Amino acid sequence: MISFKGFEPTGSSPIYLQIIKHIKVSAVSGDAANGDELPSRRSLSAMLGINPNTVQKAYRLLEDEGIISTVPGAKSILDISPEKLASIKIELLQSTALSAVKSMIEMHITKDDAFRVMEELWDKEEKGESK
Amino acid sequence: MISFKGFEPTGSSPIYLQIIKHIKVSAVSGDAANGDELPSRRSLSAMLGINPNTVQKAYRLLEDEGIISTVPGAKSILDISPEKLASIKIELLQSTALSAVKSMIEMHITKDDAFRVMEELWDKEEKGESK
DNA sequence: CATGCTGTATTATTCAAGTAATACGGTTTA
DNA sequence: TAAACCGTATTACTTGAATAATACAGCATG
Repeated sequence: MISFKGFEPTGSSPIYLQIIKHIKVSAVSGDAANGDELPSRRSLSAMLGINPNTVQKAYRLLEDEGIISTVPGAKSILDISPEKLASIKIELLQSTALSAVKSMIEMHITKDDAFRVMEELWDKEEKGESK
Repeated sequence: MISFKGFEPTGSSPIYLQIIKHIKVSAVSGDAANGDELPSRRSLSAMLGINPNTVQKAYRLLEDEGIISTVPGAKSILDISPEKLASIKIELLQSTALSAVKSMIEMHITKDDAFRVMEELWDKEEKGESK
């Protein structure tokens, strides 16, 4: 079962997008494996205190993307091809790393300076990661 | 005069935010210097084909932040303290670099892999920069 | 002085996105 | 069989943000 422990909708980002990202990150990071079950729409919505349709929206989009699979009468499961998994990894990277690079170049920052900053941020963040 | 040549509101991001960012980037990158004049609200709005109040909103927020200065009866000018300029630089970096780092750590990517990707993106982006 | 510019404030409108309410039909299981 | 779950579809509501319309007052310059 894909875990939503510690997951809680926060910030201004739409709940359904946070759910989608959580599942994508779980897959990419290896926290979830192919074939793992997802919570039912209703149970997850009850868990989060939101409307079932919000979860449904997330699951539907994930299914459209070919990331999860829903067999009628059974549970939804994680179901990604290796190629798709790789492309999601790239997509997640691009959505952040690429925009960071673009904006730093726009600011006329030298590559050396940029990477110095990035490395500092990395070390600081990694230290704060004690899940 | 701070240049808006080549500037055109694009994408889904609000126009007034794009104006704000353009001015901030101009300041940080060195394209604009302290004391440089900004286009009047009305002229810039005419230039962009938008409502003057949209420009006013951007200018007002910039003034609230202590980035520009408006003397009554004269033009608005760029007016930032060195400290403020440094803090904007950091702010712009954090808004992109930090979130990139966070998301890569979340994906369980190794630091080496991450920086390999970033470097690749950097070189590709820099090459495409022929302003 | 008068025309035309400036910045400012208040209010309205528009629009889209997110979320929720509700209902339908099917499957499992006790 | 009946209760409890499941996924799905349609529709409605709400809210907030972005932008625009309009009006007011001051300064500059011809």
